[in-house]
Amino acid sequence: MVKVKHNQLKILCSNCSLRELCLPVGLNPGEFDQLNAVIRQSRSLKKGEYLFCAGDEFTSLFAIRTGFFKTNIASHDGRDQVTGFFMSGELIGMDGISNNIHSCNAVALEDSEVCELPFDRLEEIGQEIPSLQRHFMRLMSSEIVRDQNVMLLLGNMKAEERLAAFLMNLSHRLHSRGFASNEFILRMSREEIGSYLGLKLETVSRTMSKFQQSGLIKVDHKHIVLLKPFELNKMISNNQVA
Amino acid sequence: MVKVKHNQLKILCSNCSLRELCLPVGLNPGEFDQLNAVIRQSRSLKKGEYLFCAGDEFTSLFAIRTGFFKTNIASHDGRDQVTGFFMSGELIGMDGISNNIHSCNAVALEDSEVCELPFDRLEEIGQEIPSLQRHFMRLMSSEIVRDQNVMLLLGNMKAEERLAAFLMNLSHRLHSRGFASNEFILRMSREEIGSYLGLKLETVSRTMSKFQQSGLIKVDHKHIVLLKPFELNKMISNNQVA
DNA sequence: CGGGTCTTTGAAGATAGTCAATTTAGGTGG
DNA sequence: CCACCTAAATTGACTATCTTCAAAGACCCG
Repeated sequence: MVKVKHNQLKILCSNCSLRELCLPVGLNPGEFDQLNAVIRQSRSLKKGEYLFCAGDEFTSLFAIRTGFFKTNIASHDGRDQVTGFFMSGELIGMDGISNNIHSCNAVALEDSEVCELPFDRLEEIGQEIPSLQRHFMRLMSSEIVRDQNVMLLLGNMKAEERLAAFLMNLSHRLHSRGFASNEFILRMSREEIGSYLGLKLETVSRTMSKFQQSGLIKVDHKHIVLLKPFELNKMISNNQVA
Repeated sequence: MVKVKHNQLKILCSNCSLRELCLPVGLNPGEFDQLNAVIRQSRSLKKGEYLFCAGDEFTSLFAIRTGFFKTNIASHDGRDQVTGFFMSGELIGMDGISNNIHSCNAVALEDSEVCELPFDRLEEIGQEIPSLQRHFMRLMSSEIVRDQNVMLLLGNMKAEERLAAFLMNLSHRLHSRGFASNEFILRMSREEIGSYLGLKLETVSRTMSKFQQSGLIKVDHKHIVLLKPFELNKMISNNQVA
């Protein structure tokens, strides 16, 4: 492995366990090297630290190696809309491409590590590696599709359906990373869940209690067990959330 | 101009009045030619016609030359979320890139004309014209930012704020196309507005009546006059919608 | 000109929000 | 390691907003 200062190992996409979820999907060995050359020293963030803020100049995308992030838009009067939760293997910062300024904040919800991908370098190797370019566009498009599904959730669903969709979405994403999908720790507060789902924190709390009373889930603060994931799915399959 | 069958004039980006809003922003004459070569015969749609449907194979993006579209996601039980309204100069279909299948329907809300941009060809010339590639990514990113602002609207705003934001958004987009920005015809029904804003059609109707009674707007069915756009803006500036 | 769709408006009802009190957890420093 | 303190979560009671149900009126297209 390539050594760098402070005895840290240089991050290599080719070794990364997330390579099949992240940007380098489908690259050959030579292309891995090119992508590796672009990645800056990975950066560590403590819980609560900002990766970037709304208004910051956009220079890089960030691939999450470990940890958990939220993005949010803050409004003048202090209200705040969480626009997404991001976990390992996901790319964050694509909002900034449109006008070279970030339109949202990105905050670490636990101690995290990210790979920094300077966007101008990424554009350059995108010109050289069409499959990378294509995959990157796919990722942006997925973000659009994801956002549109959130619009469906916010526009059409009741509180219970929203929470069920939220839990099942987390479950699926954890599953595709090889984690237990029916038992996990929430990294965000009730208020952050509520903000994402267009609900107040009290409603989130009440709905969780209701699910627990119905035997659908087990709630121990941030520790969630999905007891009847199939039932939860039925609550939302009427509304087709991908 | 280049003639094609049926005596129709071949659409040329270089002549198009929308070139500064659409994909070719910032191209030089030679690059215009390359882009022109990629554009298929423009396609006309009658009001109500589908440009593409959810589940269709994705092959092309579409640039709107004239007319007005909505995109929507249909749910199993017949409910339907409008995810966007699109007017001339805007690009539609980017949802399909992620997995080569469209995730939403696109419907013409009035007789319309679109330029078809086969995506594989677009990728090819993107490799040759970095500024085009970059601009295309900017457009995708703008779509992400737009969707996140809709999330803010759906998650945080009251009915009056949502409608005010909707009207001002239309106003701004019409203005940047050189149309009157304080007087326009709505191309969509109250139900479609409601679906987009996460409200029922009755609520949209009531809120419009309320705005009219307050002297903010004049409503004559689909004909809207913004009498106090500044006041409308104040209703939403507290919530910072871009 | 007429059928059907879209829109408006009213009244009643449901869902989620607000306000408030209590409990519990987690972090900090002694 | 414990105690304290602050922040987060739960729960209840009440309220506001939006939805639902219903009926009447207006427009549009053939």
